[in-house]
Parts: sequence; structure tokens; C-alpha cells
Amino acid sequence: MNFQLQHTDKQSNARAGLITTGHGTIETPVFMPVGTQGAVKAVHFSELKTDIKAEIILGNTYHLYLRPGIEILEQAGGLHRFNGWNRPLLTDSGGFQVFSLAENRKLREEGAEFRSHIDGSKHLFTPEKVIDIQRSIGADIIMAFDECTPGDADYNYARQSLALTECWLDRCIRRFNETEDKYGCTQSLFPIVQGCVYPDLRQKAAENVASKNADGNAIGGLAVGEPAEKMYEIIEWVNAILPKDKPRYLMGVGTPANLLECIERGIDMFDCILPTRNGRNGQLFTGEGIINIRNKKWENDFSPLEENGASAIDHSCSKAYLRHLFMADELLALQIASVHNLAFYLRLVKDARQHIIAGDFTSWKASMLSRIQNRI
RNA sequence: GGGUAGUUACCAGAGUGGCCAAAUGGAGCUGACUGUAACUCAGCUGGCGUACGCCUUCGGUGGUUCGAAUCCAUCACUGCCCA
Repeated sequence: MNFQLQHTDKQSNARAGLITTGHGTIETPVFMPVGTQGAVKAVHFSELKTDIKAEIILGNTYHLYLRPGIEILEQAGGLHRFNGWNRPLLTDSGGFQVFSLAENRKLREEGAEFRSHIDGSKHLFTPEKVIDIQRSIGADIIMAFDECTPGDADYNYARQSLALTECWLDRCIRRFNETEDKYGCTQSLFPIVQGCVYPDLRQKAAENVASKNADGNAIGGLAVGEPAEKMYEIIEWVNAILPKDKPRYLMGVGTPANLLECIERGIDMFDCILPTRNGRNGQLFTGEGIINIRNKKWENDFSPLEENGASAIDHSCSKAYLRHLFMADELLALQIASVHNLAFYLRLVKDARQHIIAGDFTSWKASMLSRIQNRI
């Protein structure tokens, strides 16, 4: 994997770049749709490619390990061959699941023991095992196994949690270097900066991560309960330390406004479940603000989903029709809303890139922010 | 014509003397959702009020009772059975 920094904004830390992988190139800033179980929920790959124009999607180690299982993925020749997505792929390590499935897990130095949410069976994830699994899945970018520290953790917990993440990182790197790419395409391992909301921990974590000289670096443990302003502040601390010539991936973030604020602070890669999950729950992100399409006021609004919307479906589907599909529990509702939201997200970061290159990112961002945060 | 069962909030449907503005579903209204155990979750859904609360309801009317959705009489309507 290679990263080429193409433009840096003069008034901010926003950057435009190009990531080259064995499965194609990615223009940054980029938003990566989440395809946890090898599928972006409710969205077909053909739509991801043509309408949404996704350049890279995510998969999840925890979920794919439990189902269909590594043996099947190896037999298939990796996830790319298994699901037919022939563009870049990133797998999350399962660190977030260790956090979000907290009731069922035990953390030890050795690794994280947890029970499957599917059948209750007991499993142990060690850093080594998580690397092995991600080798078998075969994603272009794989993530270190970390503990996603809760946003409200006290200092002592955060410090110990970070120590565990750093210990696991060294083991991930060692295992990664000892093992080989499985399916003929190069894999890159991204370490993750933790440290909760504490400046000294975040700084120490960023320095440690930077010292590993990885192909790219990630920031985790954000948007997990802390205020957005705190998140922006932390990103400023961390990005001041992370190398400029490597892509920076902010994990799990966020709202359209979050994306613009974080692009301004030098983030290159994002993923988030908001456009798909909220879409399935009837919330649409648009250039004029947020719509709850289930609201009665759309009952007889036959105007397009979004004037000048980013996806083809925006023009051929009316608000009233999509509302009807939601009220009638038609599966098509989930698909249309997900496609719309993903297309909106993808175009948002693409526009950001163009304005970074054009040199007017800051003023463009300000005008976008004032509109997209409205409730319509 | 005779018999019988029923009529409860938007719909369905519990409740058969006080703890009932009335269970539970459905439908509806509003909100939440940030590295996806999520087509999920939460609140509201007689009127007025922020709230303690007050007011008007359980087919109609009239009774019994300290007190009625609940008991009695009667009328209306509906389902089923017999002719």
C-alpha cells in the first residue's frame, strides 16, 4: 500500500491524497461504507460501485470469524473472492466488539475472551490470532487489535487500557511481520491510537504509534460518549504527532458535520454505520439538513428525495413514496434510504477533496455546515 | 316472529361494583442511533395543564348504590341459531 499526499490546505490541516492498494486506488479524504458481515446492509455491490461510487468498504473480523468462519473464507480464496467485491477492503480487528459486547467479555493480558452473540460459544482473541484471521480474510488494510476505551473511563482505567493496547500492538506487528499475504495482494497493518480523553495518554499513544512507521495510522476510541468538541481537540493533539506522509484513519466517525470538522483537522479516512443504520431507521442526510422520512409532513410531498441529490435514486423516488415504503415495511425502503445516505456521504467527502484541491475548503466547509445540520 | 350472544378509546380486545382515563396488541405521532448482536430502541397516543391535578368517557335513556364500564329496566343496533 502506498500513500501519496497531493494537496494540503493552506488555511487548515485538510489534505487530499491518493492511496494505492492491490485492489485499486482510493482518493482521500474517503468515506468507507461499513460491510460488517461481508455485505453493506441493504445495499447491493452494483449500487455501491455505480451509484454510490464507493472506493473501499469495511469488513469485520469478529463477525466474519464467527460466521461464515475462517475455513470457509480460506476455501473461497479470501473475502474479495467470496463476496465479489473486487475493490479495496479494510477489516476492523474486532477491538470495537470487545468494547461493545462488554457484558460477555473478559480482558486479560493474553487477549480478550468473549462469548459468541450467536450461539454463546466461548472464544479467545489474541493479537496473534486476530492478525492470522485478518490474513485469512485477505483485506488490503487490516487493523491492530486494541481495546476501545470507553469515553467516560477514569484516568487510571484509560492508562491501563492504553498499556494493554500498546502491548497488543507490538504483538500484532510481530505476528504481521512473521506471516505472509495469502492471496497475492499486499496487506498493510494500521496501528490505533487510544488514550481516551487524556492529553498525556493520547500524546504518548500517538508517539508510540508514529514510531512504528506503519503504512497508515488510525485513531480509535472517539465518538464513544465524549462531547464532539473534545473529540476535535483530541484529534488536534494526535494529528500534530502522527506522520503527515501517511494516511490517518478516524475509526467509526461520524455525522456529516463530524466529517467536515475532522477533515479540516487532517483526517483522511472515515467509516461509520450512521448512513446505513440511520437510513434503515428512516433518517436521511441531505445537503439541506436531516429528514425523518417517516414524519407525517412527507405524506403527500411528491418532490424528489433530494434536489440535486448524489444518487440516481434521489431523482426517481419521491419523499412521499419512500415514506410509504417505510410505513408499509417494504424492504425497498431500507435499500433506497441506505443508498441515498451513502451517496450523500461519499459526495460530501468528494466535494471536500475538490475544495481542498481548489484551495477554498475552509469557506466551503463553513457554508456546508450551516446547512447540513438543520432539521427539516 | 322466537331464542341467544354481544355493543369498551383510531382498530382489535381485556376488564364484570371502588386500586379504571380503562390491560394488551395493532395502527399512528415524535425522538434516538457514531470502528453494526440494530428493518432496532424509547416516549406519547380522550380533553386542558409544565406538574400535583381537573374535566368528559365504556351503544342511548332511566334506575339501584356512599360509589357503576361492571348490577337492574328499557330502547336501538349487530352476529349466530330456530321458524
